[in-house]
Amino acid sequence: MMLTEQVDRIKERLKSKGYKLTPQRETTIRVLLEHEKDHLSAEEVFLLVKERFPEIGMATVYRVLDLLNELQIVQKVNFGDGAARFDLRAANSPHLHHHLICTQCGNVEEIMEDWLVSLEKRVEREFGFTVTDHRLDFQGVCSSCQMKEREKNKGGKNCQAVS
Amino acid sequence: MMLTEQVDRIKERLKSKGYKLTPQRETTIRVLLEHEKDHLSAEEVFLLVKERFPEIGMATVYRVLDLLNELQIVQKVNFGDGAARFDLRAANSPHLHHHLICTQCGNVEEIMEDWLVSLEKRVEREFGFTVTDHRLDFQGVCSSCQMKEREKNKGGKNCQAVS
DNA sequence: GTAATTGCAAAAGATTTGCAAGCGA
DNA sequence: TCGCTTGCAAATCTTTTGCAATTAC
Repeated sequence: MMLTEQVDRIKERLKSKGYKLTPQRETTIRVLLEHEKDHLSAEEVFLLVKERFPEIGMATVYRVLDLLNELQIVQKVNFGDGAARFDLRAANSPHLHHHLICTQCGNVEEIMEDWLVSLEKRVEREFGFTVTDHRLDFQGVCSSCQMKEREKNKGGKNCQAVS
Repeated sequence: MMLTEQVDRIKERLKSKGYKLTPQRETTIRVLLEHEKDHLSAEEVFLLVKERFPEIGMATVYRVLDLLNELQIVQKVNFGDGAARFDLRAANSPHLHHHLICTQCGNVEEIMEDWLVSLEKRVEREFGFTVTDHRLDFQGVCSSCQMKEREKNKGGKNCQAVS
């Protein structure tokens, strides 16, 4: 889908709920769409928006992000560093992506498929709990960090870990 | 398992890593064990510990919780309200419990089984990502809130939602 | 005895709020 | 025009840090 198309769709959503289309809101939405893969923090969004709209204030960015979160356009997530991050929800899927969080390099990879359909049914069946959303994150070591590790240990030393 | 037994086990773990057994640490551990189901925030832990050990300071509680988190005795989680919460890890299972978070009443129920074994294998296989831990939360409406909802709507009105 | 640990107070971040001015519909 | 929005600064809330005094081993 084209960027403009996505922007328009979100603008439509705002309008339909009676919210005004201000340049601050539009710029923030564009920044989020252009950094879809990045899990930006509020401050990062602020800095990026400020590049194009220098008068904007931090508080406005927080308010826009809050609004988009309420409208389910973004999802606020917390990976454990001090700050909340914002994940754009896919236009078609109502669910948050799954994440692979590398504890060595801090990189976050996304799994866009929904792997939880059958588990949601199980929750419904066993707990009588109606699922509206879910969150699945894996922590561990990504393939490129594993490669670096192997690289570092090469040389046939075949060493054992000692405490 | 008895409480004292669990406390001893954790004390052993501290000692083996060269940490000292202070009354502040012991009291904090006891409080966490006695509120295993509660997902306490740092402040809540602080207040509970303060009841038995009034001289303790907030900073100490944060430091103890950090330490227990590092030793994998508790797991720091963030459900999206402003503050981090602490979940005791089961003595046998290395993984964090799954959670059913009710968006109506805010209650958090735990699933103690590990439902993710096969998905972890898939992550390993498809992404070359070695999983060390995971997190699975479902948001939705719990059975008792659904019941309250039904109760409220009874009387055969059979109404439709209007915006 | 000595290094780890603590309590306090201050600092640091992240986020929210009050309010007068500005702007979109 | 009118009420929603904004920018700023101050306030709030959570968490961290520096440091001298204390304590477990």
